Amino acid sequence: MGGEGAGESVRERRSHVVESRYEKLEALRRRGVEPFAYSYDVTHSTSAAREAFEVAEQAGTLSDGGDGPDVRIAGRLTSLRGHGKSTFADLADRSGKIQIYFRQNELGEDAYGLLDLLDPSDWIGVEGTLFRTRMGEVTVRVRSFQLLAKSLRPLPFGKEEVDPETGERRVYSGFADVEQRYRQRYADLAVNPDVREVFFTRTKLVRAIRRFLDDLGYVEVETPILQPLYGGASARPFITHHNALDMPLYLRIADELYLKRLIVGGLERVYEIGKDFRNEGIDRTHNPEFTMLEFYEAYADYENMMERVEALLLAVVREVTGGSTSVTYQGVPIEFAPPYRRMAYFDALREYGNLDVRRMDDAALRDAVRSFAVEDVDTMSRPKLIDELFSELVEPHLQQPVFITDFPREISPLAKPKRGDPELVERFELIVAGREIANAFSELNDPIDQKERFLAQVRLREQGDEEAQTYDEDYIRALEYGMPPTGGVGIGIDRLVMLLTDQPSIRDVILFPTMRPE
RNA sequence: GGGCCGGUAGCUCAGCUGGCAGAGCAGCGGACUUUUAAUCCGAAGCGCGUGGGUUCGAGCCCCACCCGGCCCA
Repeated sequence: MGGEGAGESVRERRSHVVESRYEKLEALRRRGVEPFAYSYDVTHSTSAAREAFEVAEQAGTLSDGGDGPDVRIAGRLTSLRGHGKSTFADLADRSGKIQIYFRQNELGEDAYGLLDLLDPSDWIGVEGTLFRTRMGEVTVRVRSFQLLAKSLRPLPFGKEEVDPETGERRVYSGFADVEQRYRQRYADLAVNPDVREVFFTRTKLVRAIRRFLDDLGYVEVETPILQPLYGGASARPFITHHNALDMPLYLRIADELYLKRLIVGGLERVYEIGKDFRNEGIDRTHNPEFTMLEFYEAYADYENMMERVEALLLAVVREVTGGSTSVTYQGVPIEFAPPYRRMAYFDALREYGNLDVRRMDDAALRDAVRSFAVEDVDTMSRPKLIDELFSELVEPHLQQPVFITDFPREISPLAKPKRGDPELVERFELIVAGREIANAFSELNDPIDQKERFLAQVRLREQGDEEAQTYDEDYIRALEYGMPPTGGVGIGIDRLVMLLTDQPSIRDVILFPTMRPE
């Protein structure tokens, strides 16, 4: 489905490296070899094959000649080392790689001659017998092989050497250009096993979350991504248009309001893992589309949800690390064994910022914010100023998991007032490694209060706050039917994956991060 | 949005105060039936991100722009 005429210009620009592969493709066809096969029966992965040999070796069931079992394996050629009438190659699949060995007198002249038309990056299937070479490497002696897909463009495989003295791994060349790695993730994944590992870990993490919540009787649901009103967070949306209805629709910035409608509907425990979209800048911790977990539980308050979050993270960290309760993030050891420290928002500002913000007037706050030169200081509301101070002065100090609790009411329009201090709300954020990982409330279930909070947001919007929330009449109607006391949590999955895979950029945990077109 | 850094062969990168554009790996031809960055011999391959400008001469200097990274907002 390429653009018209693209083929010709691409043809013009073919490098000699690519050109020679097209020539080999034609040569294969001339010899009656179909370069793009339909299927191949595989009996072993490369790692299972190696294991099968080692098992036979230890059981003493190798043949007199030292041969192990027969296998059929498939994968990508990563290296070809021809020696005239014999050839060694490496075949890589998802599980790793294994050496394969072709001999002319085993394959026959015709079949052996086809090796001249193979290249690194080609997909092949091989059938043969496992043995161990003089150099001690478990290898498949190939009896027959089939080309599964000709690669017309070489992958930039790195060369890797283990220093025999220090045991240090050195990588030669390879695929390092980060821009191209993000744009051509297929090549990145094909070439860099570490990258594959990150995404396998990501899947493992999400699976652990589902298992944890499922076991607690949570129901996984799907709520609208296209929404007539957007809400549940403070952010600017992506706007699109529905032609048949001739109306604007927004890509959701959060799942929150729909999930709480389901609590009104009596589902009691619900969660959703899905993409949210926020129309804001891109940096190390922000991608315009990102994955969010939200879960809501009837009859729970934010204290209960803190325990849930502690237990959830413990389970996830154990799963991902294979049993440990800690990880190292960018050189900093992080311990996830609960309980986590709890600190009130204003106490944290006092402790780390040495500021008693509740006693400061707006001008003093403004000056404090200005001292680290934030734009638009003059138009910021008081709560926004305080939140700037929090981000700047407090968050960077919080490396170990800590629950920051009891936020100002104004910046939390969906949270219940704190018992005993109505200026605050029952809300917490979990901060780890200086970053917000989770955000949670005792959910506001008083429709009258909620209506007032929405109206306050509308006033902020009228004053130019583009991130203020919108008035959602249907949501108020839902609350009027009655929502039980409910605890709710949102967890940014990408950031959690970053933490648990020690990746410095959110782009390293998103398969296809948002990029400008080339 | 601002600052800094980067974009040179398929990949990873050199390229001095402006003077014929390079290396390693990959690829191509040849030798080689236990190699593993295979080795040996040989011959190729670069519109230097794009567009202007300065200059006898620009990969290098100047301007604008495109794409990316890091830091700041």
